[in-house]
Amino acid sequence: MKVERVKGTRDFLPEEMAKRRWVFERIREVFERYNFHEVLTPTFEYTELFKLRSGEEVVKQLYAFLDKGGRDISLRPDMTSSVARLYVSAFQTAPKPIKWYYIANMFRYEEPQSGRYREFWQAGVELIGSDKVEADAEVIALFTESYLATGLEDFTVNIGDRVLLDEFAKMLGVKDDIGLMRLIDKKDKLTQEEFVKALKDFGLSDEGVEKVLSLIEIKGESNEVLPKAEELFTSEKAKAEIRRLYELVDLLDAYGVSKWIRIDLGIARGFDYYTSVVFEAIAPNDLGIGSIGGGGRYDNLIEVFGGKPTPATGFAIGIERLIPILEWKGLIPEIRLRPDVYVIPIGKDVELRKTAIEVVSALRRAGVKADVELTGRKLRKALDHAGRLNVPYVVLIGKRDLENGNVTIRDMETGEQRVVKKEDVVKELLEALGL
RNA sequence: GCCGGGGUGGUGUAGCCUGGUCAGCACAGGGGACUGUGGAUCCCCUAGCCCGGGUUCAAAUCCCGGCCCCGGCCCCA
Repeated sequence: MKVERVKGTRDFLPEEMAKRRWVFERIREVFERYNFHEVLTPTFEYTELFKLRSGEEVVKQLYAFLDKGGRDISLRPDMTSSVARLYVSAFQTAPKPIKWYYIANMFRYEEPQSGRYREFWQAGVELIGSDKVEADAEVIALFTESYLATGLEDFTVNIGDRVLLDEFAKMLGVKDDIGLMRLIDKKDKLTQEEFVKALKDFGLSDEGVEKVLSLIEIKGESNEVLPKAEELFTSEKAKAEIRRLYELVDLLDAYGVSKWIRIDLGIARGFDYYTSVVFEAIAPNDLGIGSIGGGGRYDNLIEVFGGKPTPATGFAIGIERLIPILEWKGLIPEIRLRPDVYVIPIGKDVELRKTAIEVVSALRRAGVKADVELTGRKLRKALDHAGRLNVPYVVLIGKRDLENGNVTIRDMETGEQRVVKKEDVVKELLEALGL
């Protein structure tokens, strides 16, 4: 019986890997420029860690199992919990802020569908130890610049706020604030009528429905919509939070990223551990892909894990969401996998083969991507193979040349051949390749 | 967890409705024609009905269950 891949997982072939690596490297460079440093935690943790954060129900979304020692283990569903654990266990007294990033695979036990796998990759950062709006701005600016670094320009970073959503629920006298947020989060999937009906079914009065409709109207350029928020909200707590948002967009302007920033108070981003600012990136596309990443402030999580109360903020970029969009827009450069030179020994003679290896090794040491014939093909087939690979130059090593200390360089495009001294082959090829 | 559509050599597919011919074709891979000169041509070879059960004289084909893929729902920390 054939052994298949595990459900929801993928094999990445060389072409795909080259593209993925290109994207990772663009993002990594920006992270580094912002002086975030890379960390990597174990692929699996005690299931308890994730339960602490999100409650018992998350277990059914986790790739959870008992190991041979009877430990209750889960593959990480994201990096935030692990990073918080790491911080609590060893970095509570480290100089603040701590700026960490990661590029790693995550696992969730869910039904695979478009853009959703059981193993997927995220590139993200966590900034621990500052509750200031400056920290939010730094993180959101980096979030924005990460997408820009991949060449993506047609996207927005939409900012919402959990404090305002909480205050809003209080204002309406709603007890099930999570239920309300869940509903508000779904607004874009429903028509206006369906949405209103859902709100009424939820138990809102006509006035309440009106207020929700005003809330989701608070969406767009910050200078246009923040004044509307000031009108809608009355509590002191809400007012203070709105002032914070004003400061935030002001700082983001200083970062030079305001062009991509929008306010959208209807964003909830799940309902687990975010405490204040939340944000997500959306890039218009025909692929049915929604959010391509998101994050927010989580000031309570570290104490949940047994640390001193410590503010933190961060984001994660979903690579499986981003890459299809970049490809769809043609932003990922074609990466050629072919070698620049292919060395073919003519015949089975061991000395010839050794000379071929010496030549290819010299080329490789000189920085040329070079390959050597390994299958024992005859010359005709070997040239055929080189032609299919689109290799620009072939070095032929045969008895006839070698008797005079020569090898032959063949230009595969023109078919021209030159006999050169064996010692000169590297120099000649470097020149021909323009290296 | 639920719903819909699928699963035939490495890849793409024909055949399935209406059961019965060696499961056909193309590309890819290996070898040869052609032992030092490429992409051509010809020949040969490798390699397949997702798994299990049922119906039947006979199953790729019909039925049931499972697994997996594609998409949607739930959920999305």
